[in-house]
Amino acid sequence: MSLKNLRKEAVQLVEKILSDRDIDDINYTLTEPTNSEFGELTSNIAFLLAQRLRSKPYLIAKDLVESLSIQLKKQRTKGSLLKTIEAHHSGHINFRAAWDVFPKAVISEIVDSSYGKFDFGGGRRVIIEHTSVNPNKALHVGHLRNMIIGDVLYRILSAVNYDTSVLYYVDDSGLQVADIVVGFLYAGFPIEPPDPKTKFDQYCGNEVYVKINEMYTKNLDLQQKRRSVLKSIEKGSSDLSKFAKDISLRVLRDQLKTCWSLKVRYDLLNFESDIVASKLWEKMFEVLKNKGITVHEDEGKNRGCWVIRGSDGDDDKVLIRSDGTLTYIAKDIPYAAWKLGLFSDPFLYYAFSEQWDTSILWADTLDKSVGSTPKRRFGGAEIVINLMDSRQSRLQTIISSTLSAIADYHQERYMHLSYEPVTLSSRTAKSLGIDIGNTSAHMSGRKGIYVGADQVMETVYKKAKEEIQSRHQDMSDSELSDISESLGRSAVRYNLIKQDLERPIVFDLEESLSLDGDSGPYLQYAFARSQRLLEKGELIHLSFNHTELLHDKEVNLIRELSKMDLIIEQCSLQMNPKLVARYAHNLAVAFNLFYEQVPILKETKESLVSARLLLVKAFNIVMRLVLNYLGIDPLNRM
RNA sequence: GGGCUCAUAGUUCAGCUUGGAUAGAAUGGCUGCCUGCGGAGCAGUUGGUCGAGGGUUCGAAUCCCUCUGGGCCCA
Repeated sequence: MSLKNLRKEAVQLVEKILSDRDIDDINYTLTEPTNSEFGELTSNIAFLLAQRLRSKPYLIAKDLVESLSIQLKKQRTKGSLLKTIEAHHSGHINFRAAWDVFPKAVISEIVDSSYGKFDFGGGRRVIIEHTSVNPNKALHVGHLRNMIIGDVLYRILSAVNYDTSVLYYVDDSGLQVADIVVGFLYAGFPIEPPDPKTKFDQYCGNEVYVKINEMYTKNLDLQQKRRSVLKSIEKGSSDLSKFAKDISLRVLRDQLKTCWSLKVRYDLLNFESDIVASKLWEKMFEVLKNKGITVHEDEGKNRGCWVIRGSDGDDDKVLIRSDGTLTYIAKDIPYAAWKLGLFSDPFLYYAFSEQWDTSILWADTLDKSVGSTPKRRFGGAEIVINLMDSRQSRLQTIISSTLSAIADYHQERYMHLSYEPVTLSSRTAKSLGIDIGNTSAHMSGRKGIYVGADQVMETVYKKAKEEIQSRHQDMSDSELSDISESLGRSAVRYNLIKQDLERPIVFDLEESLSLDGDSGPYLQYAFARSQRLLEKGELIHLSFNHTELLHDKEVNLIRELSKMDLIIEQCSLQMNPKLVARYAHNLAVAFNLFYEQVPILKETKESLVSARLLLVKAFNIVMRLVLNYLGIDPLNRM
């Protein structure tokens, strides 16, 4: 908060000086300088005015700084955080904090029990949909990226006062489920995995799904079966569709185990079969027809189809094929409308399961004997975030623009938060028996080209366990496995969240699971160090002065701590969870530098020990909050 | 063919939205630091025509255009 307050003071001064000079139309910045030797904040005002006034930036800066400094002197009170304003010969105008009061302002605010409560959301309802894996296979690394981005976003938005619901969409009526049903019913795969220890989702995905797809190429009869199975699943209410539903639920429960092992949670499962059966599409179709958004094609290649006309150069998009079947988009549009609350909610809900955090995971249903109308509302959010990879962009744009054409709402309410998929490094691909040269390989569940999520977790747990064992011989087995799980989870989560959404992640089974350097465990290590200090040192509130915290590394740490809420604000405004991960890393670096170079418990001057311990305490509080946003456990020992 | 997107150190990536001070990390290589509050750390060193060319500007990794090369979507 304190950097924000400092900035507020600086903005006030600048606004005053600019209005004195009748300048009200420049879009200046007031940001962190590239190097802390230039102070806490810097502005580009002089550069912007240089063009207008046809003068050198430095001269303008000098002139402005003179006025700013006079004004600062006039306004400055005892609690002011701003100390001096300087004109740098480069033309930058630099603002320095009052380091006699700034540390106290930063630290006491953090140590206060009410710290960490932000309100950037104003209680608005937001839906986040992520994960959404077909219920016929186990999750792979690609799904993990989607899931972790979604979960971190959920944690941040909830923390800044959005009323957040997390959705998992279950495509239980598609071709992929049909494939494994064909496998079980017509290709002789036993329903129970041959090895009873094999997870059912892995069995379905690794064995049945991959092999049945190989069999199709040789066996036309099976292909025939595939079409008929798909039809009866889509139609519903047959023994076969019931069988398919049972299978997909069983896979889903195993998939959720993987999600929960990464401490990801959901509020609601939405089943595609229910959306189809709810007749939402029929309602939507009427609206689209009446508004003239969809038209029946009488000629051309789409003859006999209902289509949405493409805009400028785009091709028409088919909604209903000439044989009467619905395309994907025709199923997605009514679902999107449900999320936005454009129709009244046709669904009932029931408690599907309890989750690791003791919250209830709900599921939709149309069956009155199972579901009821709960107190909380699920559809109809003010903001809908669909976390899907970039291959869905086109589809999502069409959905969004179609909906904005039928309903009076701002298109920004329905967001596609897009990210690039995860690919496999050539080395990792090779270890799976796929040689692709020096490029990276796209994953494919159908072709069996992927690294399973459970396998990734298993690999990293083992690695962490070996590390811990080499350090602590005395550790109990249960503690050992708890901590290695925690470290493994942290390594995977951090690795998948720290990168920009617009860049593909090239996953390497060895390198991606590093426990050193810019990694999750590095953050936990810094936290654990602070934790041990606080356990050993007694925080006696002797008379001490925050102004004693003048060491370079102390100043650096305090500065880093003061940025917290600006980062969270930016992160929630931009829906950019990476920023929190970057901040966590910077914070841990600042603490480790302080820890290595400044004596804390070994300091002989008692007042200084207390002052430093309080700084450690402040770090501990902020780091705990940040780790929690990232879904990383704050460990006392590792 | 049309659209979207990416290109920065040997490798993996920040920085680009809002142009500004010596382009930052991590990892790899080499070298130091545990009788010290936890060495999963810290310090040092090595390593960059910011894909190429042009434009705008006092100033471009950042904005605009063209090209090259990857990836994705649509047909």
